[in-house]
Amino acid sequence: MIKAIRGTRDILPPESGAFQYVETLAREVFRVFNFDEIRTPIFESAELFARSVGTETDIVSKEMYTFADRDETTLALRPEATASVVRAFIELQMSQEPGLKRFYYIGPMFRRERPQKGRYRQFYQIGAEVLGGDHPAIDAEVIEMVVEYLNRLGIRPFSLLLNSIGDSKCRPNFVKALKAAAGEVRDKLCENCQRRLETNPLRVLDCKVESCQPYINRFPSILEYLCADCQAHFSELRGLLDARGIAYQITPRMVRGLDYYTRTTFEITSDLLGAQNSLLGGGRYDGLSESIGGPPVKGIGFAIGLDRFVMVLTQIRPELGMDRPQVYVAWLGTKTLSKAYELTRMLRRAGVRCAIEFDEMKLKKALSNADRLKAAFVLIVGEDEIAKNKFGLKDMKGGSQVFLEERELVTRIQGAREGSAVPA
RNA sequence: GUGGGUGUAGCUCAGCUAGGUAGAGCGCCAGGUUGUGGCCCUGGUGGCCGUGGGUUCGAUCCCCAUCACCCACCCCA
Repeated sequence: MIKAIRGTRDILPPESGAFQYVETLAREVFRVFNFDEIRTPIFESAELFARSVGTETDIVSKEMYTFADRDETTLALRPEATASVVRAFIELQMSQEPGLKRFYYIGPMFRRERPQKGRYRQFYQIGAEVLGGDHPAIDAEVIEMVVEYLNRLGIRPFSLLLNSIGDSKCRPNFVKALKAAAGEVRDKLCENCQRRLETNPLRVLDCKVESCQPYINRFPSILEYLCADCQAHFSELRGLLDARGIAYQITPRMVRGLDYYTRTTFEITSDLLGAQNSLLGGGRYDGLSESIGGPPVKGIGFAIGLDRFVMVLTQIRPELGMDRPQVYVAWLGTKTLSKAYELTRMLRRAGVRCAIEFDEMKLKKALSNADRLKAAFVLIVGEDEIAKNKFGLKDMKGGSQVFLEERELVTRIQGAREGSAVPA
């Protein structure tokens, strides 16, 4: 039997409904912040990711789906989308257009990791990017937008973690100081940290091993090493967030896994997830454009893990994504089918979700089906009804039934929907 | 990539600890007469026991391998 490949899955109702809800709300919230959608290719030149995300990162060095095209160029399924958005900005000369560019995207990403709770090889992200400026107010606006989005969804509690990791001027000094401090207690650190010290020193700060904590706590903080410009940028950002009442935790030990980040980085976590507790992450990337051969273009963005979002959301709001038929059309005898279908078309044109089946069955069976489909109403179309032009409309919740003319059906059914509290 | 756990009907699981080719609940189908669901009753449907080897007269059960899923490490969204 052919099965879905490891780390991929089929998303079915009600989960697919929850995905739709989350996506629709993102479009709404992002729109009022003046963001437009961008759709970039699912695959790109592998080099794009190597040069932006970084060749030494896990994402590029061991998780990317890379393959040779027929002409031998090396392609890769995108492991993230920021690099593509920046590539498009450069390629299409968007810097010639006035003002900042604000984009959002929704779609699948691919990383070949070992699957786990909240972690898939094909997973979905909603992300947003602002290109063309580095004013701290941009950072504040992006963070405000994502917090607004979480609040609208009803996701809570969550923690907003905030940090600044400096830029190419000041970070090297910090890394040097960190390596020196860690080097002194090298043999006291866990095996992982000892390795990370060589490969990616900043990650040592992120270690969760208990025995490492006392040492890590005494390591220098990135915030003490920020240059004047980075410091000013960070404090202005914090002032703006404070002024807008957005709560955050400064976490100097938070590092991000992609090489392109500079200055502002942030992350939002939730306790409702397992070990993969990060709901979204983002930051500024002022040098990314140059690293892929473009002109200087400053930018900031974030990416939301949709799968995890939906996981949290369905815990908080279990009914999310349920969308059942409003009307189940039951017809009695083959002579009534054409009239029944005519009524179905009328209802559908009025926007009513309408179920009808084409095998003849007894009314008892039809009602039973309607019940299992959780239809709100059953419209009964028999020969008597057709003769009198009065159709039975049974309310499945209470069981009461009224007889209505064709023209009365739509308003009656839609009127009932107003009163119901079924979310999208 | 590393570790632990799990793979038996559509679903949730039992049986497997003294090896003899399988059970429950739910579901599904049909009835309990004529055009009214949810409850109840009756009957029925349903599984090469993840896959491939091995041991054995014989394996769902023991051994090996492999695959998949879950959780964790790692990493990240």
